[in-house]
Amino acid sequence: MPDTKKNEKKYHLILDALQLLLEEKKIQNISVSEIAQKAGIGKGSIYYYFPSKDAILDALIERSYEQPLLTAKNLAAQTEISPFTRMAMLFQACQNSSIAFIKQNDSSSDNTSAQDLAFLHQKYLTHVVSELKPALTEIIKQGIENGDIHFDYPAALAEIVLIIITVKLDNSLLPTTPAETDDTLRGLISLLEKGTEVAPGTLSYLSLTSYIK
Amino acid sequence: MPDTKKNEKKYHLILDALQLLLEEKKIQNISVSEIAQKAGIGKGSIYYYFPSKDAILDALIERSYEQPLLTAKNLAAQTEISPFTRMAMLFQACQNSSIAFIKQNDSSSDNTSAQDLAFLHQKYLTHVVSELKPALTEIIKQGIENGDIHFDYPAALAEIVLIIITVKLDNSLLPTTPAETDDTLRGLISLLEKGTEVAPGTLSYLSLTSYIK
DNA sequence: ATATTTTTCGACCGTCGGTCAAGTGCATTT
DNA sequence: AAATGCACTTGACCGACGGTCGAAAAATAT
Repeated sequence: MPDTKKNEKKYHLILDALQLLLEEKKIQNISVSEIAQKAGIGKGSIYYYFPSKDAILDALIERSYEQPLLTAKNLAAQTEISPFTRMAMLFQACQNSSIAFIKQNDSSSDNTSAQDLAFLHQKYLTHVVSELKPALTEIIKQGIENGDIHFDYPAALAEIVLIIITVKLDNSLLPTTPAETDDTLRGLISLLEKGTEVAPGTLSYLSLTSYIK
Repeated sequence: MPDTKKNEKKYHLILDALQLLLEEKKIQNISVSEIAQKAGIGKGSIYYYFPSKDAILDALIERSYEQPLLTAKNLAAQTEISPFTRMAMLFQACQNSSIAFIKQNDSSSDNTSAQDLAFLHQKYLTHVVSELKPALTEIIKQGIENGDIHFDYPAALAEIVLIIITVKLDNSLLPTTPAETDDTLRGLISLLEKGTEVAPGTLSYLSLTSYIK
């Protein structure tokens, strides 16, 4: 049973190795032996730290999200800052870690059927939405109480925004041109502003999100 | 090279076999030999009709969508029917084929990491959104011209609705309780009604979609 | 009847994810 | 100092899988 002592070293070594390999190959084409080799350890050791190959990927994605998740939770508590500012900060925090991590894949790997990336992207979607939803819901609720936002379903609103943002920014789930992505985001902003009765322009920071190339 | 003559017989036989197996197992646990056995043909023959295992799944999903897609395209042209009615019909058409096909998996298979289903679900999402978007956009555009809908981004609106509906109904992408799903859909309806300035209740048929258990 | 093409097939191959018994070093006990 | 126990490491090994192949059978043409 791995302790949380020096074992973390090897544990993260494995994660690092996978992350590196992910930059140049698809998961399906990365073998466990390969990960072991890159990490400089024996294949058997991998299974001392992880129960399966999938679990390594799970852990890597989870690790990639630790930081923005903490930020999100902190933001939810900062009631003195305007809800809109906090939302903007939250999305900002996400871009600096995880999304960059996803992006690497699309560009590098030869563009065979995007199918191979499905594992990665589904995990990504599931994670970001389910983990970020509570924090965003809280922020929205506070906005409603303040009278800044007018809407009856804060949790639903949070989920809708997260789903659209996530799906659209992860361009391999629904490959579109940058122009189309931009149109959808602008549409989302317009829909939100009209639907929640906030002043036009209040949510425009959302479209900045699309600039991550 | 398979002709499109009598070959279709075997071709569809293979697809049928996979569809049947999909009802009781996850794709990852279905071997090509198993498909062949179920179809009553030799394993080698599979590769006479399909280049790879993935291609079989692709073809099956595509086949599952032929019917609703036709319906959608027809609906887009039926300008004499109200846009709202046509939208309701469109979503109705989808439920009778593809969604049922997806649903089967979630219930039956033992709930190991949803990872295994990723292939299926990503394909599903990509397909339904990208194929249905043009038709739905067209319907919305007509609604805007009629003055029934007030919104500046018809394509974005179509995409947003499709993404949310698809992701939320495919409960294995973001597993939630039925109550939560319902809340999100109600929130979506409220957001749409307020955001597009249609009378409350006009879009309530969308939440019926969640009743497919 | 013969030649030619299309279709069928299962034995076979290389690879992969995962297991395991054997081993290595290190701290603690005796 | 020797023995014991324990956390950790390892690569040979296993069963299973996706995919290939050449040969045979079926269908078609001549």
